[in-house]
Amino acid sequence: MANERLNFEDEQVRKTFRHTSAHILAQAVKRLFPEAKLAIGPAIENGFYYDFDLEHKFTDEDLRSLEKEMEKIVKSAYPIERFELPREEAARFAEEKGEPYKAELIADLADDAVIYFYRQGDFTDLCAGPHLESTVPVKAVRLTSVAGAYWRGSEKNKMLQRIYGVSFPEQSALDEYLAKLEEAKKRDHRKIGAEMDLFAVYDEGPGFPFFMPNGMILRNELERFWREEHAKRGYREIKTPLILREELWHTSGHWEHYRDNMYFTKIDDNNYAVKPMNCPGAMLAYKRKMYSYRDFPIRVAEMGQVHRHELSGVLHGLMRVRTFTQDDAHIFMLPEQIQDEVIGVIDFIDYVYKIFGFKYRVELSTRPEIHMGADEEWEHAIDALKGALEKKGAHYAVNKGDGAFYGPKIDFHLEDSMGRTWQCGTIQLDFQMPQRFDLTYTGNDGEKHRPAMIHRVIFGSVERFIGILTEHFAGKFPLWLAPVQVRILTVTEKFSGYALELAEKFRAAGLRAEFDVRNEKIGYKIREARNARDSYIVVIGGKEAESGILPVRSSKEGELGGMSAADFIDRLRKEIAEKSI
RNA sequence: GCUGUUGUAACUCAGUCGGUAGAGUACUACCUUGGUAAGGUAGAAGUCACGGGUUCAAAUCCCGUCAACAGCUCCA
Repeated sequence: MANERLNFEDEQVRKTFRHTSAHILAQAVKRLFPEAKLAIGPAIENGFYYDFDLEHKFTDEDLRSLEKEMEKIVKSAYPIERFELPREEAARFAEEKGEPYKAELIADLADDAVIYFYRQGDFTDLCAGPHLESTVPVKAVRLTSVAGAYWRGSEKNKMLQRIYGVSFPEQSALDEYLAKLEEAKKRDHRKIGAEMDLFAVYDEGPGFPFFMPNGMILRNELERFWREEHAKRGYREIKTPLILREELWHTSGHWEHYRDNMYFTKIDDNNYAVKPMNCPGAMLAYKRKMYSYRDFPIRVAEMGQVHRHELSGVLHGLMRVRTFTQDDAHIFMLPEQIQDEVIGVIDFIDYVYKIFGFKYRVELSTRPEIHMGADEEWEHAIDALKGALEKKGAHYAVNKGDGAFYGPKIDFHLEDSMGRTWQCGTIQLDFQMPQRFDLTYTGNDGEKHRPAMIHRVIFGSVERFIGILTEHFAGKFPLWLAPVQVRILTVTEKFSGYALELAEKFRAAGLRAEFDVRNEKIGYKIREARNARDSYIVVIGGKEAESGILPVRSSKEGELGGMSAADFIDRLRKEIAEKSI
């Protein structure tokens, strides 16, 4: 492969390339830090990493020196050779080299396993491969960060130092990658959230975000949309309490399985828990009366605020928080209704994601080793989910054994404009809750039966969804969501009256209009309005006051030329009604 | 929670060897009344995250706590 052109479009080629890059990194580390012990170094989605056990803490300067050393290795054009050793010799080899982690890996291999090593110049590493034929093609490398990582991913093991890197066959591809990272940084919802005054998190409440007026506009618009669409699809909305007696959580099983993530409190000497999920409340709500099979399906939605004790180290803006709002719904139905209901939810999710221009990926997770419910129930349920997906012609991946212990599920991972994916929507069948809460209905045989139930979310978490939208649109939200839809700027104070009059007109037409009549230069006001990402800017002065023709500037399309106030209002109302993106 | 890094005005940051704090932006007042990305002058604003310690003296050195950031593990 040394002299061939690499087809970097090919997933397998990329993986091999990155894996070889990891070996070159390990070689460089061994040269500069001979006492470092090697752990593992695979290719990952965007690059590669290698884990090292070393007393000395890698610094940024070390990373730069390592990059230089890697460059030398690449220039040395070492051929990469594979050889195999029988297990005992392999073990001895690792021993001699003083590599305890490699020795542990070898010890775990099957007795009859063929054990491969790869050699490049002065460096040899235990590795299943494959690798490039030489170090030559790895032309552009950037070591991006160093972080702690547990040996074999278990917090019981020693923490190693993991060096992350990216590599490409050409410098230009690396530059492109770095530019993309810069762009992602600019779009970071935490940065835009502060700039646009959407939300904030304070030391007084880590993981408990505050929503500011502009952020509330986003929330309220999303919720309004959500309510309208649920009403159209036959859902009825409920609201259940945030705090309920501890006994409820014993019944639901959360006490047993989820206690470490829950918050507790006491009222009049009785123990209460803050809800980490909405289902137990929904189960109580179901049990308020008797049901007939004729009542099904029953679709019950809830914008439910939950609290979960997440580890301090995982908190991240709106993406990972300790309180969030699930756009939850529970659907109670007959077993033979499962497939149609799931189709309904799939259609619903598809409709919502398309409104925002999201592409998405679907995954079906099936029965895990440890599970409740009879095998035939699982089979029926999985068939229903599969049947629904197939009827929709959806492409989906199967995660075998990755379902919850209480039922199989379909997950929706949406892809934002930066190509990153986020798990948002999920449809989960649940055999457990109806049984634990002894939910029943009366069948046409007059007997009591157990209803089937699914829970599902579309946004997943309203907070996270807002974070994703912010990065997806880089703060330039579709008009229906934009905090400021139009801002009127005056050239001089003489036109303040006219500006107010116009703003009132826009507001009367249902638009979110603001005005800026401050004693500042027009260039300054425009700059501020653009930085605030206001959707439309209208500048008024003598010409406009006289003609009534407004010069309109869009944050997305630039100058649109002049139009009358009436035409402008029509245009905006249409854009809002169509939820254009 | 773990590893590493960081914490100075509302924001972004400077502050050398330990000698009691500075810039730009924003804010307030005044001047300026201007036409598509920053007009001028002045003013106010900080318990240097918090709590201990060392020292004649701590933003600076040491210990602890809290929080943020990048990862790990986990997850909507």
